[in-house]
Amino acid sequence: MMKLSSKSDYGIRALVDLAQHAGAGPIPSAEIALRQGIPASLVGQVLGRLRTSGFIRSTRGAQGGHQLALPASAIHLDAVVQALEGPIAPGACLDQAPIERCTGAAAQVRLWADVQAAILNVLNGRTVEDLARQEAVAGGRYHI
Amino acid sequence: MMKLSSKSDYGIRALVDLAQHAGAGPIPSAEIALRQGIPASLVGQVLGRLRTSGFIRSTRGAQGGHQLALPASAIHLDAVVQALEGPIAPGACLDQAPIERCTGAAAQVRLWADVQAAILNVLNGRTVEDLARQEAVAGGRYHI
DNA sequence: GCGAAATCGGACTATTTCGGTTAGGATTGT
DNA sequence: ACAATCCTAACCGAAATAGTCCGATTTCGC
Repeated sequence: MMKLSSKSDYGIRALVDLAQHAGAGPIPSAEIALRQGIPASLVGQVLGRLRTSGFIRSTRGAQGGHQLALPASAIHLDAVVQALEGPIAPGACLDQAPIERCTGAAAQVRLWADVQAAILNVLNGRTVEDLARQEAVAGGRYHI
Repeated sequence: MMKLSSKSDYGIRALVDLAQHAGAGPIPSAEIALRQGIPASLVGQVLGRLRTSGFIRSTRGAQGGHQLALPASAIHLDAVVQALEGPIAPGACLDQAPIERCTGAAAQVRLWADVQAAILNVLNGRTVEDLARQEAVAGGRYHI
């Protein structure tokens, strides 16, 4: 069905939430989960990956929480998605060997590579800050 | 991991094979499987979907096989992929309700919609004929 | 200081999806 | 009649996904 997992969606929402509350000290994961509609039991996992990927810093203990480790304008979504999803590889192969030694026919390999590039291009064109600003204007939820 | 299933890859290979052997009468599925490196036990399934989607015509019995139901230049890959994969829906939701009533935040929904559009755009820009010609020139397998 | 509460952090489990197989039937040409 | 070929559906194992649980760590109040 060609969808990327909900982790990407949740992860981006979490980053946007942190961007919107930047400067307010550490934000506990429960708060993020509540505001962003992320299952409370999953948010820890997602934040964990964001941490090990260097997008956020987490502080433990009471009054602990998470905050952005970089300016929101420096976090491009392609990096986030790749950190959460692993390599983006439509078709096949493009994740193992770089591109040589691909078992598929030549034209196909190039096709999937182009699809991959198109996806990354869209994602690279947006930062967490962009999304946070759009959310602020739109007022939150989508409607007709 | 953001990859589309192998069905798309196999399906496109099969169509390319049929394009390369157009006019030679019905091609048995075993032949397609052998030439294109598709598991012999899967090729029937894939060809079945291609048939019900109207891309190929199949004739039964001895000397039977498959052939394109349309000129190769009229088969755009976005149609093929959507027929084999179902709706292309990165993120979430974009497959159920059209776009309203999406539970996600507004900016996110728009983001995934853009990704989807980018993918379909690349796929729409290529036909089976394009791939078949590229294969003929490249000589088959990819190499450095 | 010390205990209790809050919070992160990583391992663990269940459920679905996917790639692939197998088997049996239906249809047609020789 | 026989052999080649398609066609459908049920089935299986492996991998990813969603979701849960418990242990580690820090701060706060006394």
